[in-house]
Amino acid sequence: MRRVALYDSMTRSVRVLAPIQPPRVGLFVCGLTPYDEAHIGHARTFVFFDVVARALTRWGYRVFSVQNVTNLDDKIIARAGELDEDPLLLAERHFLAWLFLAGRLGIRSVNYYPRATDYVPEILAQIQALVDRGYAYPSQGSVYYEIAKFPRYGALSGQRTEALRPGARVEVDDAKRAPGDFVIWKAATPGEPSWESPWGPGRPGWHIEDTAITLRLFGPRYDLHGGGLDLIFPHHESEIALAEAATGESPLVNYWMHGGLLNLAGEKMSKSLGNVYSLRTAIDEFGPMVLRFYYLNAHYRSPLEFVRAESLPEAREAYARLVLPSDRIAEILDRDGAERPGAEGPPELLERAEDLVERLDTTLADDFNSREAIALLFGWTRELTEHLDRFPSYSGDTLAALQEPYDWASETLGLFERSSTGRAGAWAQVVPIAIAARARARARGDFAEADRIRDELSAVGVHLEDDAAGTRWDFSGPK
RNA sequence: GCCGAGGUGGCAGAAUGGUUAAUGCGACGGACUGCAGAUCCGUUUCCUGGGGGUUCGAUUCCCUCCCUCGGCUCCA
Repeated sequence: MRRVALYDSMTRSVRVLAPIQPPRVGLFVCGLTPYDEAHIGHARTFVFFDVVARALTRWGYRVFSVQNVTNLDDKIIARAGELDEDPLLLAERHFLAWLFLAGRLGIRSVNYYPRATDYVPEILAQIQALVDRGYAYPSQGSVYYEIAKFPRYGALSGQRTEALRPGARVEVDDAKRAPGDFVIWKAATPGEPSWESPWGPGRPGWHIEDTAITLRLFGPRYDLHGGGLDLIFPHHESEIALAEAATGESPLVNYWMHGGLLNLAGEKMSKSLGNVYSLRTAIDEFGPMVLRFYYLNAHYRSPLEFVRAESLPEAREAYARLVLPSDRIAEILDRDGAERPGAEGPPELLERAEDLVERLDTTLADDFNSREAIALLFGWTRELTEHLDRFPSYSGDTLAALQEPYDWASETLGLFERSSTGRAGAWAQVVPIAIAARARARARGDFAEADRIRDELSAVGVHLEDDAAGTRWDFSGPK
């Protein structure tokens, strides 16, 4: 297992990862509340934690990654009411839409997506434990957690409970003993989904679902808990209070990891302002790898300024440049196979490829500095650029060796994934014939015919480019 | 108001107690080309929010102020 340093929000310092049961690592990430379409901010967090899981796996850890789905809350119920739809079905619909987008983004490290409502028995058991131990009290059909009973409340966020502004966004509620107390079991309202409980029919509060799930799956203590920076208070603070009070064990998690948010330059991205940028739109327009590149091109803890008209086009240009040598290599290997004979590349170049992979691992293992790793990859792209015109003479072994840093990026960062509609498939039969016909037309000076062939291919999504070595092509879709 | 995260070149965004502060985008010039596109080469030596302090030396550490973003019971 490689030595991994990561920033822990609780101690506000970089610490070396020491799993409770090496090589196992339990990773829990707060997932979506799927009441609407996902936006580009959401995906930043989940792409990052996908990299965490991928990298740890590469380095010899055995990661169990869980991402909960809050499939019932006030917003979901409100939205379902507007649409006259069942709340749980609405949540499931949006969750599946997210899952599909996540798949396109190459997020595939999550082992389990538990739905909150599948854990009602665990939630009720935990509430009972909290009531028995005196940390929670029933009131008017609901059950509340009393933060005054948990002195460490505020340790993660630095919030002092007395400083909270009562009445700012919290309705003053006479059911609570103190304004900071939060609901863990919410009394049923007619027409909403509800479950029976010792305190009357109701549904789970937000914070308790996560601890009920992790207590079940990981036990009272586990390794990593992640989420967006905006979840620290009250959500994660409350998780600690709920779990540690219920089990008597501490700490609930050994490392708290929080991802920086994506800001819409100058404006706050929020649904109420109507300025969200749909994730689906972004992926459709720029492709999932460009999005992934964009997110990983900044350190995960930094805020990221999303400039509406510039960020994604810029990422597209940069990514296209980054992958160029890799694409050229893949093109040759796709055509000739890995056994292809040819010259061995310069030994010092092959050696640098190997060294670079080690440097990439070291860099990423230092608090997941994907930005620095990408800078190193750009260096490799620059270096290979000098050799581009010699690629066709290199052996399959040499080309595979030169490809290794990019393979590393594919494995850990999830970049460099090629679509299945690339050069393989039926086009591989047809296009070379058309290119040859066009070459003959150009040779005899019939440029009208040459352009016609190019245009026709372009119309069906096959794009040609002429360079010194001849004509290259790819399939990137119509228009 | 309180808590937290940040302020680096035209833009995005790394890093570091010490020679020219990454990387990318953009821009400009050139090469190549039937055209288009792509690519290649070169240039973009004056960039670390303001003010103090510590130090031989700070962008980096400390204090303070200003600004931005997030949270303060819906938020990735």
